[in-house]
Order: sequence, then structure tokens, then C-alpha cells
Amino acid sequence: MINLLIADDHPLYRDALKGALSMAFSDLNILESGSLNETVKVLHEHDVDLLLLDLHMPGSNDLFGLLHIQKTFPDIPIAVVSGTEDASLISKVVGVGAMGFIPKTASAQNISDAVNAMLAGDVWVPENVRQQIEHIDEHFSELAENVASLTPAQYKVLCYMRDGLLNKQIGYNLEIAEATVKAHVTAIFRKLGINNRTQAVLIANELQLEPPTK
Amino acid sequence: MINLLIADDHPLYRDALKGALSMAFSDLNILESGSLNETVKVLHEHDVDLLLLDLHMPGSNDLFGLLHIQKTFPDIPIAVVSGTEDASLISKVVGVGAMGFIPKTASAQNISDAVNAMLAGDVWVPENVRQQIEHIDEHFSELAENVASLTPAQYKVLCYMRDGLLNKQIGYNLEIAEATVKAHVTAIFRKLGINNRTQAVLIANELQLEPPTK
DNA sequence: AAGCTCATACGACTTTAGTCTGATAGACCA
DNA sequence: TGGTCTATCAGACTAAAGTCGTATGAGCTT
Repeated sequence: MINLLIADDHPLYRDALKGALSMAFSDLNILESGSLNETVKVLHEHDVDLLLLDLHMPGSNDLFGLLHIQKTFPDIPIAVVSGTEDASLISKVVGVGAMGFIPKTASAQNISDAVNAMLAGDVWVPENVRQQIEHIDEHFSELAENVASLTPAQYKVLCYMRDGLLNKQIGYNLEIAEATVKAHVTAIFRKLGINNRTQAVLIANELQLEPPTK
Repeated sequence: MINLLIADDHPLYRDALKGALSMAFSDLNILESGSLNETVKVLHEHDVDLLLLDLHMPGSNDLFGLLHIQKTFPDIPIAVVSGTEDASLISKVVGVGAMGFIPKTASAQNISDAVNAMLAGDVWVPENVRQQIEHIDEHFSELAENVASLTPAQYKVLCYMRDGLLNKQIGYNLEIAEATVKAHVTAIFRKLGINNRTQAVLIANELQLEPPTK
């Protein structure tokens, strides 16, 4: 029995995906989640063999969320599901370490092919962009590695920094002392190879795919 | 005689555009520029009736550059030329106050139609996206207005802030005292309705269309 | 010409950011 | 059991960020 987790905030598409996959696989146990937190919770509670992850989920922060899950569960293969077919995005996703990329426009056949390949341990990307992404952005994957090396606490602090909060406010939100926040901030700078908060925010923003136009 | 300035860092496309327009208009004097600075210089030296502006130019900072030119030469109509046909981008460009949007895939006929319309004072966007953009992003155009209200000196300071520079470094680059930089920074905060540098960088970033992957 | 507005410029001052040292405690691993 | 890593915090310090008041000059109005 294979455990597969579909993480997408759109229930309709989740159902569609579930339908397509139940058709193609008989030994499939499908789990679902609709937010980043929920996804992490399910991953803790179950032994998931493959995660289909939508990038634009509440609390996900796009690539930020992908990195977070990858850091917490390094052994679970992740396939990114997204509406766009932008080659640069796909190369970023793969460069960050995802097992594959499934565009939402993919056919049922393509999807089951992809799931098959990834369960077997292969990287899968759609046919039509396979040529365009032979070259993966070096700078970007290095950046992703650095961010992935952050500890959970540091990760949270960076998220709050990206919201423009002061150290004192971050401490209040996380219920820790400002001194601790400062300690984390210093550690973040070291790991990212920078020396002030502005640069940290810039880097965090780069992992955001769409600007927070809200 | 109509003065038309083509601002694009790609000489080949500049020629193609020039060819298409000379064919359609007989009373056209075409000027060219390949960078933001060059564009500003030409605008100072000549009486330009219409500016065809590519967003991705050296020193342009995308929408930032558009705002800058608009601020400096409020009376010159600007048509944005870009490779993408993204509806959200087009609505942003129009929301910021451009007279029109010409996708690089447009036909010669469409381009001359567009130029005609804009010279007559009408807003022109491609046929196929005309329906999609009836709603212009409120939040975004308010933001653009705020940024456009910055003085030249404040604008420069904000650009350097977005690069992660310290006030002292900004002062060195602009050859003014750190105290002056700080005064500008404070003024920027007031105009943008924020209270620290991180938030300013975030806003500046939002006017950037592509993340600075390099 | 006097009066107004505003951008630019700076110094003095207060607050926040960031570093360093050092300390305690829990988690995990060999 | 000892070692490593992370999270937490304190205190003291340096540097940078941000505020306030103020001065000068350019441009515009009346």
C-alpha cells in the first residue's frame, strides 16, 4: 500500500487529482491537506511515500514552504504541482531538490506517469520543457541550500523579518526574548553570508515567486 | 513632424520596430536609446511626442524606471513595450499611468494602430487582453503613486536601499553626508506610510517584476 | 521685491540593530 | 556517559538606523 499526500488549498483540484490517480493505481492510499501547517501535521502522523505539493498554499510562502518541508522530512520525495509552466520556475523547483514538477494542465496519463517515475526514484518534468531546463540556476540552488540550513527557529525569525517586523516584535510573537531573536538573526546572517537585515529580506523575497500584492 | 523615441536595450528589435513604423508613418522622426540614463538624456535634449519604453533595460528597475521617467517628464505619453503578455503586468503598467502596452509579438499593423491611438491621446492595449484588465489593481496603483511622489534624491536613496546598502555607503555613492541620507530615508518612510527600512525594501521590490536572480 | 513652498543638506540626539562573551538546559547520538 | 547541537537568555558594547530642528537656496506667486 502506497501512501500519497495531496497538499493543495483548492479542494476541487484535489478531488480531480485524487480521481485521476485512483483510476491509475489500485494500491493507493490518498491523504489530503489544505495548508502548510496541515501538511506538516499529516506528514508527522503518517508514513508518506510521495507528496504532491502546491506552491501557492496558505502559509506556504512558495519556495520557502518547499524548503521547510524538505528540511523537516528529508526522506520524503516531493513533487511540486503548480499552475504555471514557466521553465525558469521549474528549473528553480528542481534545483531546490524537488523530485519533479507537475503542471496543473497535465493529462491524467501524464500525471500517473509522473507519479510512477517519482515513486521509482526518478526525477520527472513535463515532456515539453525537458530540454529547456538542462541548465539549473547555480546561484539559486546555492541560495536555497543556505536557507535550507537554517534551524526551525531561525526560519521563523526570517519569516517575520520578511514582514518588516522589529526584533522586539518578533520576540513578542514567538514568545522569546529580544536577545534570543538577535542571536538568531546573527546566525542567519552567518549562514546566508550577509551582514544586515535588508539583504536577508531580499534573499527571503527571492524565494517568493509572486510579489505579495495581496 | 512627430518625434518618437524607441528605448530598448536590444538593437535588433529596435531596428525592427523602426522599420515597421517608418513603413506606416511618413512624418516620423525616430530617436533611439539603449538604457535608462540614455533615455532620460534624449528626453531632455529633444521634444518627444511619444516614448516606446522597454521595461527590462539596464538601470531601469522595471516599473521603477517607468515611474521615474513619468515623474521627470509628466507630459510625455509612454507606451510600454514588453515580451510578456501577462494580463496582471499589463494592468499594473496601465494602472501606473502608461498610455498603452505593446507586446513584442504584436504585428506591424497592430503596432502602428497602437501608435496612432496613443498619439491621439487614447490608451491602447492589445485586443486579446482588453477584457481581462477592466479591473486595475487598487493597492498597486496607490503604491505607485506614493513612490512617484518621491523627489529625485529620495528616489535614488530608495534604489540604493533596495540593494542592501548601509546609509553610510549610500552617502558615499551619492557624495552627500550620512545625515542627509537619513533625512531622505525618514521622508521616504513618511511618503510610503511605513516606519522602517525593511518595509521600504519590500515595497521597492514589489515594483520589480523579475526577482534579481543574479 | 517680498513672501511662499519645497528640495536638499546637515548636526545632535534617541532608538534599534548587531556582536561578543558566557551561561543553562534539553535533544540526540555514539 | 560524554559530546555535539540547538534553543534560550543576560549584559555590555559598537554601529547603524531613525527623529528632530534648522538652515540654505531654487523656483514660484502676488
